[in-house]
Formats: sequence, C-alpha cells, structure tokens
Amino acid sequence: MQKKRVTLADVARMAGLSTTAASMILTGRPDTRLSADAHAKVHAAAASLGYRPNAAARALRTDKSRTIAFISDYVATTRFASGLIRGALAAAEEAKHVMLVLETGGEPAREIEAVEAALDRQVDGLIFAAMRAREVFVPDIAISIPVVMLNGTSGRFPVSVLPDEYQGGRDAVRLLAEAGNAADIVLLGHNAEEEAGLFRSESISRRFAGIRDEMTARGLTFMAELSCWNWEPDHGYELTRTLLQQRRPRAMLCLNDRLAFGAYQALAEAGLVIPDDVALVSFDNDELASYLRPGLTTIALPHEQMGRAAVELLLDPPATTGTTLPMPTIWRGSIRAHTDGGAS
Amino acid sequence: MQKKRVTLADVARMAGLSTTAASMILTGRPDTRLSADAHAKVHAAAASLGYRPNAAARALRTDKSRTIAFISDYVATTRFASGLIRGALAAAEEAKHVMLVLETGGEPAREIEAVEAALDRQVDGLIFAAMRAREVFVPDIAISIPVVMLNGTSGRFPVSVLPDEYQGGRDAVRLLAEAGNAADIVLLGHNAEEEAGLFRSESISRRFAGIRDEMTARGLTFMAELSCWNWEPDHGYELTRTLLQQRRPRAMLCLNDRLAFGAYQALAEAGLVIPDDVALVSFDNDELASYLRPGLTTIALPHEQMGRAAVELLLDPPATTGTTLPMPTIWRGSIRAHTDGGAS
DNA sequence: CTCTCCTGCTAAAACCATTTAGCAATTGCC
DNA sequence: GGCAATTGCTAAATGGTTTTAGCAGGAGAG
Repeated sequence: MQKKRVTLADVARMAGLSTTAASMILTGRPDTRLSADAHAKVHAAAASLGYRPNAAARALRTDKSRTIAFISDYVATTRFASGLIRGALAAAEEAKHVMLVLETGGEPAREIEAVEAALDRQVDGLIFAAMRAREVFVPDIAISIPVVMLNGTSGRFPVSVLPDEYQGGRDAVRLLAEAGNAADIVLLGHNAEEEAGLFRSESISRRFAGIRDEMTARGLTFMAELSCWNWEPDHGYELTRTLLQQRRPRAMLCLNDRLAFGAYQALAEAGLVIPDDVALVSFDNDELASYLRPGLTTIALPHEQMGRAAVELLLDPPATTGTTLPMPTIWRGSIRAHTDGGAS
Repeated sequence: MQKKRVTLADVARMAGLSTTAASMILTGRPDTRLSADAHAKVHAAAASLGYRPNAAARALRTDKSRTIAFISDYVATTRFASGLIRGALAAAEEAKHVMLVLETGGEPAREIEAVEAALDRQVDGLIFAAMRAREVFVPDIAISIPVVMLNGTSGRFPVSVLPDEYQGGRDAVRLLAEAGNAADIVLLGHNAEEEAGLFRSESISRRFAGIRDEMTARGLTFMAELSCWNWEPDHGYELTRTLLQQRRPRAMLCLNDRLAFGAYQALAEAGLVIPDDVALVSFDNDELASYLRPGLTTIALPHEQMGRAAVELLLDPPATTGTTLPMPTIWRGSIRAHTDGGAS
C-alpha cells in the first residue's frame, strides 16, 4: 500500500526547483526559458517518483479533461454499435484521450441527463451516435464544446460522420448487374409506393436513391419490391416464402443482412441454390454475413472507421462539416464475381 | 452562448449566504444546523441559476468522481461484450455514476496505460472484464480503489461476477434427457481426451464439469465428442458433416450458439429435421439463436445482469467475495418441451 | 557608468467545491 | 445574573495544477 499519491510539488522539491518550473517542463511548453539542466532534473525526479498528474486538478485549472463523451441511443442492439464504439475508442486512445460512454435509449430525459453529466465532467467534446438511425435527436442544452454527429445529422450541429449510402446503393445494383443478373431482381425490404409518405432515416433514403439511380441508369426495373418495416430475419423469410409461391427471382437485393438471412432460409426450403439459382447482395456486413453458406456478399457499413472518424473530427478542428465514408464491398459467395476479373 | 459556468459562489451570493452554507445544503448533509429558510433560499437560487457543480473541483477536493472505469480486453467481438457494457451502464446510471470504457486488446502495455488513465481521473472503482475468458489478466500496479472482476477471476482481486456455468452445464443435459433424447447424444465442441492437457477458461471448465456430472448422474454417455478450439459456425458445420457420414445422432449438445448454427447447416443439408430427427441445445443465447429456424433452445449467458452486478458490487461494499449468476434456459423450438409441462 | 534587455527562475493567484474550526447571538439552567 | 450549551452561520484552509506577473543578476548598448 503506497502512502499517498505523488504530486507535482514532490517532483519539484526533489528536483530542487519550483512547481512552476516542474509544471512547465513536464507539460512541454515550447517557449520556456528553463535550462537544459533543469529539464533533466525534473524529468529524472518525475520518473523516479513515478509521478502522474492529477487529472481533476488539471481539468479544474484548464477546463480540459482529455476525455470525450460518446452518447448514443443504444449500445447493445447490433454489432454496429460496438463497432462504432471500438473505432472511437481506438482513435481516442491514440490521441491519449479517454471515453465516457452513455446510453439514453432515445429518451429525452435521459439525453439531457447524459449531456449534463458529461458537461459537468469537463469533457472536451461530445459525440452523438444514432444506432437506430430513424430517431431524430435534439438535446436542447447550451453546449460550448465541439460536437460530432455520428451516423445521424442535426440542424444544430453540422459536423457529422455518415456512410456513403448513395454510392453503396449504386454499388449493390452494379454488382448484381455485372454478375449477369440483370433480370428478375427482387428488392427485399422496401416498396417505393407503399412507403411513399413514410420517413426512414436520411441514411436509408440515400441508400434508396443510389439504388434507384443505378437501376434507371442501367435501364432496369425490379421484378418485385417487398416492403416491411423491421428488417429482421423473420420478415425476410416470410416475404421471400410468399414470393416464391408465385414467381422465381434470379437475384435479390436485400436491404440488410438480417433480411438476407431470412431469404436464405426460404430459398433453401424451396430447394434453390445460391448463387446458381438466385444471387444475393445485401447491406451492413453484419456478423451473420460470414456465417452463412455460401457467405453473403454485402456492402459493408464501415463501423470502425466511422467511430474513428468521429473522434478525429472532434479533436482536430474540422475544415469540412460533413464526412461520408465509403461502404466497401465485401465479396463472398452469394454472387458470382463478374466476368472480367474482379474479386477483392 | 452563455457567459460563464455558474459556480457555487454565484448561488451563495444570490441566496445571501456563504458558500459553506450553499455547499452544505446542496450536498444534503444530514447533520447541518442551517435553517429551513436558508435551505429554501439556496435551492431556489441554484434552480434559478441552473447551477451544476463542477465535477473536477469536487473530485479534486473529495477524491471521488462518481465515475467508474470499465476495462476490458475486447469491446466489439461478440454481442456478449455490449451486453455486459449495457448492463453496467444501466446500473451506473441508476447510481448517478458515469462510466469510462477502455479497451486493451489483452496487451499488457495497453492494460497498464488503461489502468493509469483511469486512476489519473480519480475513478471510484475499476471493473476488469474478460470477453475472451481464456486470457488471464494481471495489470501490476498499486490500486487502492475497489476492483471487480467481470467474467474472469484474479488472485489479486477476489471480488468477481461469473455465470453459473456448472449449473448451466447440468441444465443443458437435463433438458435433453427430459425431452426424451437420452440416447445418441453428441457433444459438439470439446473432447475430453483430446483436450486433456489444455486449458480453457475457468468458466468453460465449470461448464464441462456440470455437463459431465449430470451425464453420469443419469447414467448417460456421449455417442461422440467432437473437438475444436474455436467455436465458430464453420467448425460446427464441418464436424457435424463428417459425423453424419458415419452416424446419426438423436441429439446434439453444442457448446455455443455459433457451433450450433454450423450444425443446423449440416443437418439441413443432410435432410434432417430439427427437432424431430435431431434435438439441439446450446449455450450463450447469441443473437443468432433467435434467427434460426426453428429457434435454438439455449442456456443463456446473462450478459446484462452480469454487467449490472459488477457495478453494484463495486459501489456497495460487498459482503460476499464472488457472485455467480444463474444461466437461464431460453426455450425455443430446437428441442421439445419435456412431457410433464414446462415451457418458459 | 547608466540604462535596457535578456536569462533563468519563482511567488502567488486562480480554478471551484468541501470541510474544519470557530464566531456571535440566543436560549437554558440553577 | 452568571455560566454553559445550543443555534445558525462564516472565514479560511485545502486539494494539485497551470499561469500570470515579476524578481535578481548578468550582458550589451550608448
């Protein structure tokens, strides 16, 4: 059991200098006029005593805590959440920062609590992460530190990190077309007509836009569009099953991996072989996608890069207001690589 | 843009009292002799100014920060990790604490960094969480605050939270036996002889012990024990497929849900129907388990309760040193409910 | 020789809340 | 009335760091 924490005064005393000198030297001030000898003595003393600055005292004085807050609606729902957190954590660690994680469940009262708890602790910045991108997000408190919106946007806080859903949407269609599945494509998860008045998230809207644009650019139309609100395996299964009773698609564009999972189940039941009878492309790169047989080719949500980007944007004054990150294509076996080369 | 943060002195001034009085009243000291009138005035002033105490100043003075650190080897691997975090977060929030999350990758250097970063910030307690329970965990730094081991144990820190794997193991076997699948059971994921000298984690060892004990208690033996080190769907698939070329089990006890997933794939390929031809029971209650058709009956790892328990143990001086939490049985369709009643 | 500037360093204030010690006025007791 | 105890409150110290203002001594300019 150690006696007490060693303080800057201890270091200064051991070095035979003032705390002022010790502080300046240890914080590495550039313009100091202290001698090389003084530097050496202070560093030696600090090392030999195992000095670590008291963060509370420093925060009190400087109003900086080398801490950022990651406030999100949900933490545990999908693997997406932990990917964002992991990326953010890694970037924070590299910048010698530390991260407070807070969950609000999307409830306004908890959001306020969370922001205040963070502000009380002198955090240097706030990341608002939206896991279920549907929710809109407005904690109405005066905030005078940098804010980054992660996987969402806000009128109040312009800096945001989003996946490039538009390009992702185009890529998905391109993949299918180039693999020779231009005809009889089914879109699983959304029907433009049925959902006309409804609002999905910004992100998802852009995904649709990309899909539509690439379809029309290639002169293609969907054989069917199957709508459902929650993109869970159950729905993918049911929709695909009823579809198969009437028609037989050559390809399916699934709006997420869980829907695709359901489609796999229905296709297998009907004795159809992937990718020979039906090719599939999907979105997210969920854990699932690698578990399926054959593996699911999917347009990945770049979780970790997004988390990382959010922290970097928070800590460096961002020149640009919004960042969109590319959604990489993860090639697996649910679609043939197209004729002229090109796995990845 | 607000002018400056409002401080305790502002509140005191507005109430026409000293900061001492304001402090005592706002922190709710029990033995104070201040008048009811003073209480009212201070509370009114604090409310009208929107006073929030500066956590850094308070931490500096009291050495308490209402912050705990959650240090884990991995954050993003499985849903297990986020379950633990989510539970811990919820309990912390209820206790008006806030949680620092740190990831070490199991690397000693990063572990030390993490502990020091936490200690520097005057955290009130440390949770060491082991996601990949295999790793043993020894950050060798003087720590004078409470420590709880989560999903792991340590010689230095006796307080721990673990799932009751032994009982879970027994339950799994009991389920199978009571569903009338006493014969031709295959154990998927472990072979006692092959792995004799090898060390899995404590948790897993206890799971095995529970399984063995319940088997012998019922006079049963496994038809086969299939060993593999990484419990991923691939291996479950391969092992089951080669097994099926020679023998046909009536039931499979899978050591986690991902292995079970692989088994599902191989069984489907062989045209076997679950649960009629083969019944399955597994462990973890991964996201997957609910996606499968039929749903996978599994002995759940109580993620959230564990995270919650860790925080509670950390904040209340624990009478007992180790806590084990029951692993609930999640009934789904991969095994028939046994004859005399009893779903749930 | 005086005045200014630089060098190398330090004293003390500031950050904001908590807490100890104690003051002045009133009440209680005999 | 005199003494002690109680009531209701405050001054000042404390925690550890950063930062502003400035001191003492020497060097260089004129």
